[in-house]
Amino acid sequence: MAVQRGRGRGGVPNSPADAVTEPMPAVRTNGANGTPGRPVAGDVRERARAIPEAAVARLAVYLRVLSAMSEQGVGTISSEELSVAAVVNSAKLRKDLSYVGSYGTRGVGYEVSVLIEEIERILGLTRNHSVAVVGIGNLGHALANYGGFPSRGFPVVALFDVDEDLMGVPVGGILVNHIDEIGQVCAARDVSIGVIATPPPAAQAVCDRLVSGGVRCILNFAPVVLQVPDDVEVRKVDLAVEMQILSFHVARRADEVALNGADVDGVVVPR
Amino acid sequence: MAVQRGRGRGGVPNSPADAVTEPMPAVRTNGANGTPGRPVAGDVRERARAIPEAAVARLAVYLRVLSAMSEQGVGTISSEELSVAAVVNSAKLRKDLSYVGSYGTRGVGYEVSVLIEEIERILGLTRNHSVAVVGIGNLGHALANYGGFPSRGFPVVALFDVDEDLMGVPVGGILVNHIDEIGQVCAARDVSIGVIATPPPAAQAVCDRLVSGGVRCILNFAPVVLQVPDDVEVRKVDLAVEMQILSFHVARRADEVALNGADVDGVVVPR
DNA sequence: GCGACTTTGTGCCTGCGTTCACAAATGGAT
DNA sequence: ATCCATTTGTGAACGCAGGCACAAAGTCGC
Repeated sequence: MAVQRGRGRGGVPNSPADAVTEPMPAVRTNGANGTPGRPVAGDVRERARAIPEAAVARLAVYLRVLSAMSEQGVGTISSEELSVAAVVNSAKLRKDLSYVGSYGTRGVGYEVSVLIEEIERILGLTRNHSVAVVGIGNLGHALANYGGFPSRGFPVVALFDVDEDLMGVPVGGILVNHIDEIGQVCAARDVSIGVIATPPPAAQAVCDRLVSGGVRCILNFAPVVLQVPDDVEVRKVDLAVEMQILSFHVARRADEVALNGADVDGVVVPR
Repeated sequence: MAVQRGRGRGGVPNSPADAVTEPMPAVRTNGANGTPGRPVAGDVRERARAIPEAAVARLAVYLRVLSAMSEQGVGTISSEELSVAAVVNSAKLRKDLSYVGSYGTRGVGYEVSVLIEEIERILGLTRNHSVAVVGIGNLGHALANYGGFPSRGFPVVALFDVDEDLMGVPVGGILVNHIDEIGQVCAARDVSIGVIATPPPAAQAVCDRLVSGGVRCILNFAPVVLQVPDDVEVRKVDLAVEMQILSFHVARRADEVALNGADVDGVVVPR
């Protein structure tokens, strides 16, 4: 089967994040089917316009901001207001929303409840996604107990570890199974998202088990680069990388100060 | 993922931070921020070597892979080999490394130890960056006890919470202080990176305190969009967003199956 | 010392995402 | 009913990042 081609998923940069240009996350043509090089183009045609990966990430952010707004009783909001709250350019925000559809009213703005509904639909949040957590250490515990998951449509339905002392122990209401059972249990409980919170050396093996158990989406907290088939989506949360990126900025800033003597933002040395 | 980036501009002309002949690059002016009236734009000013944010993130990954290689006794490595291990295009990898400098030998490859050293230098890992963790809940505990930080040059030097029962209690060897003391303690202990692991409602206030305490880099685990001055760098780790991005892909995949496969009703509902 | 081979470093092209700017659409006032 | 003030939605321009392909540079064998 396909080896890890250029499909370097994993959003190294926070999602970077942010202005990260991902190669082919689109919904569109591009044999995104799972079969690597197959030129099946031309059939899937216009469904939802291909949504840039970066836009998807932002939509999730808008959704949170909108939820907060809604709780505060806000019924309508303009792109300008929302963009301020979400810290993005308002044009970008409108374009992002346009991927979802046209639910705004010119001259007025968007109805918060409608926007929430539509974004949830696009993100696939209208259905539940069962989650399995592997590695019940400090982080695993925190994740298993994190109330934000179930309430948001991500019920944790399975936990795994190697520690015999944990077998059968309930954590956050779920019994812990042995990692040898990953494949079987995940298939049985229809897990769609696997979370890896193991020590680095175990991560790849756990990942392989999850994949063979039918899991196609993985959230990886272990500081390792996972090798997966093309049809598996890996997002990674890497503390070390985040810290090092910050470190880079600290260093850069220090150098600037050393050079310019002043640290007034935006002021550049004329040349 | 959206990352709020302060724009740290700054001339940063050539200037060896250490005695070497290598410039300490700045991040490319990436109009990612959303500040409307931003000047810059057509900035053609020759900045030594601007390193794209995405490249910085990848460098951190290479660094980890290289460390692993080094431990296994590998002395030399080609861009091809390294690119496979790090799951990136080899040309991209070489370009990334070129931002660091020219430390490869044509026809041979790179010396692992040299590469490690240089990447660490660029990322500013040659000096220590003191870390403060705010919010000593499940996650905060995990972070405070995470051994990966101190060993990598990120010593945790301060912990904060609101819970009176935690005051003065040692967690991972550090005594917990009250969040009212953030500003003072951070300044005193020269904290350069603040980690926010509080509940959402407290995050912004905590952030403000960190900033007023002189902290200019923040790693935010709270699911909120933080508002900060331009000269503060915020990286965020947002579980909900990550899960929702995965959810989007699950949905997309299901849709594809529904369209291409045998299912007739619009959506294939698992479970 | 010379030639063949290997691998780096990078110029250049391509494509995508961001941003601008404006026409279209809508509500409210007159 | 018409005009004005707003705000959306998007075509087009722009700029950055990714990937290709190759010349430069260095090694190794003879």
